[in-house]
Amino acid sequence: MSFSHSSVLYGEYTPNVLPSCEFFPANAASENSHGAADFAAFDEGYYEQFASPTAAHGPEEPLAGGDCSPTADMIMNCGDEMKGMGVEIGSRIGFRTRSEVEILDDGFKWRKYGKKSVKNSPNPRNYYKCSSSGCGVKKRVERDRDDPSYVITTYEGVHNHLTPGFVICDHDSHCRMYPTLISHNNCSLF
DNA sequence: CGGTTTTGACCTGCGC
DNA sequence: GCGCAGGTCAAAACCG
Repeated sequence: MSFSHSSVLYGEYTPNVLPSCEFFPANAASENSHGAADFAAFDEGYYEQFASPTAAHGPEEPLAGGDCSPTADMIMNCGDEMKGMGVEIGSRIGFRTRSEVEILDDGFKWRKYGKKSVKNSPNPRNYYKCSSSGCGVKKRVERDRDDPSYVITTYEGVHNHLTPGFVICDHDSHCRMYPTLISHNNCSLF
């Protein structure tokens, strides 16, 4: 399996009681039971990979200080591992997150630059750019048209600066993000 | 005062 | 060429 440069990696992330995120790459035949296909149409024809909400998560209570999103950090800090999974750096990545709030704290600082109503959706789509100078990473945030309790966040680009979180991946490509300030190359395997 | 948000206008790509 | 939809810009307002 492989991803084209513009492919979209989809996952589903549900806030854990602990300040960490988990991502579970599934196989190509992974059944999408979360309605993710609705927003996977961004890049129809490309392979889609879904994470699972899985029972490994604890109670689904949002964190008091905001949730976290593993996506950008995964790409930035786990580049080699993601490549090993067939994901090219620079891919567009979408996450479907169960949350009451639309602004999830993924560790980066974002500046909103646009808002658009989307056809066939009652919910507007918000556009954000990374506030860090020289970093062109963008993200789009919108509520799932089918289930407004979910927020769909799509990241585009790779941060070129430090991230407050990092990811550790095991041999089964099971990645976990830790909210610790760490540099670009500090992704470890075990 | 500087950074962020809001929001209407503008640009671009695509289908007809 | 035209209309539509999605994405971006930029000025004004807002806020700490």
